[in-house]
Amino acid sequence: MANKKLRVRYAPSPTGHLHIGNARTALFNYMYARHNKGTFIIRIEDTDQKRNIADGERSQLENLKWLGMDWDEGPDKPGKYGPYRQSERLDIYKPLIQDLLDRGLAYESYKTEEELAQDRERQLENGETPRYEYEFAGLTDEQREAKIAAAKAAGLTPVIRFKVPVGKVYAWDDIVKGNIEIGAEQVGGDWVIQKRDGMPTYNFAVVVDDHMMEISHVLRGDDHISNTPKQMMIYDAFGWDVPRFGHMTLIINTETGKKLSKRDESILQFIEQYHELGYLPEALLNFIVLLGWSPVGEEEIFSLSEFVKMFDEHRLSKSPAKFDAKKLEWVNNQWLKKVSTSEIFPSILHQLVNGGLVTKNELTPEKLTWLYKMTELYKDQMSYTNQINEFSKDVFFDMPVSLDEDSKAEMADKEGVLTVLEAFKAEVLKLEFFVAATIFPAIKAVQKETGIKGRKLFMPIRIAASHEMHGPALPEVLELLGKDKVLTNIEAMITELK
RNA sequence: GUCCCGUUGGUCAAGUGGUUAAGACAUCGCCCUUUCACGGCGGUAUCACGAGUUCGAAUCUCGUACGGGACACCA
Repeated sequence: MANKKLRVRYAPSPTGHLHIGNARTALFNYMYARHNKGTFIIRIEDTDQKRNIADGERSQLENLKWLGMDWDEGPDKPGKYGPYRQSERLDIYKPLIQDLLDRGLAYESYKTEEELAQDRERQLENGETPRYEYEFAGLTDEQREAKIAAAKAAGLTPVIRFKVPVGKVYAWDDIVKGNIEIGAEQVGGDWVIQKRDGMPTYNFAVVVDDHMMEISHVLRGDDHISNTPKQMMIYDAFGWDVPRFGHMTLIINTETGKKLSKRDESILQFIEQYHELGYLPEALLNFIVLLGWSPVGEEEIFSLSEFVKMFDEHRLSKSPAKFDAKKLEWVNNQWLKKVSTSEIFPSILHQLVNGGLVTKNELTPEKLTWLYKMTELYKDQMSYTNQINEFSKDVFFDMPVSLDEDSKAEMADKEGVLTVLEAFKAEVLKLEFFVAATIFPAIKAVQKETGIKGRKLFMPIRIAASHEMHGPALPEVLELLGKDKVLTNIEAMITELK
């Protein structure tokens, strides 16, 4: 049932490039919105000035677009709920925080980070749960005022903490996990809503923004479950309606068993890295969606628009999934086979140039045609376009001078090999056009002439011409190698064997 | 340590009280084939454990174990 008012957002912080986990969150929100003809919003959560990196926002948005997503409102697409960067919304947060202060629901806190760290250390030593201990506990009003005055005199700027209600239980019906209940005492004490630098904290700003932007559903990683009660406190404090929450499982690193973290390097973490290796956006997204969500039938290869059509938030998995790079390769291979050569050709060229197999200067129309044909030979077996380099290098670009042991063994029958090569050479010399369609009959003519067939026929020609035992279909390989090179190599081999 | 969530083959997973427990990746075998791949066919392999509820439990309840997440002036 379509909900016309469904508004969801993806709210990245510009602290780096687009991570697989974040891309997944974005994707699910996108599908949720589009499936329900709702609105998809991008909001930049940049309240941590220390962690923001230059270009982070641009990179995030570019990668989202590359994956095929678009949005209705965002920093680059102002709507009536803007601005869409938290750093530009300070005027909105300030009065609300003041209001909380005025109503006694929040207070200024002077406890320093050093003191907090000490508290924490002591609590952990005693086997207690780390938490903020109320700094004015047991103090009379006068004593409290004196303590505050002393802190101010010492030049301390306070943070503002929200007073956690005592004894309340926060419960919600989670879209993916069902009923969840967390007690107020579980959040670790009065928590900071405004940092010393005047910036609101995430747990405060996210509530204000989600409310002001009329976000109806919040789909996010389940690492946010324990933030949810804090956020509900703020909704309560202002008397705002709480959106529907859905907490999706995290992606786990197969190596470490932990959630994918930007820091661990055992696996490629960023969308850009896959882009660079020559994964198709369709494939990457296809794979990511299948991690934690499943379609109804048995089919697994789908486009974004097909996913949008089928999306059903009830099919979101409750348990974490490991990232299986092998399956990703398979999915990408499926897509490489599915799309046309011309669609992947730019990527192939990019890889060949980067891999040093061709230079931009040599890309004449003739060379491009040749490379295009070569691409077609390898298209169906590549997992990602970067593999064009390893697949094609030895045969077409950097032919080994001498044969490896297996090839030599294959050529052990000198007499037979010579018979084939000399017959083939004669056939080739007769050819007016040296293309696969004429080469294959030439090989067949050799077979007829010499009575040698099968492996004994094809291998000598392949090895003599390409110095390799393996490769795509022989006639095509020979065509691309070109008549001159094929003849030169065959003659050289004949000489060598004699 | 405390709280929250989870647990179907090596991996992703379908499944909502009665199924021979789908399918996919990986793996192994066979076929196709001049080779490598691609493709086709087939095999191995799964309900964490223990109690209950029930005529019947992968499915419901409780406990245990294990895994993950959170516990910041990060988001």
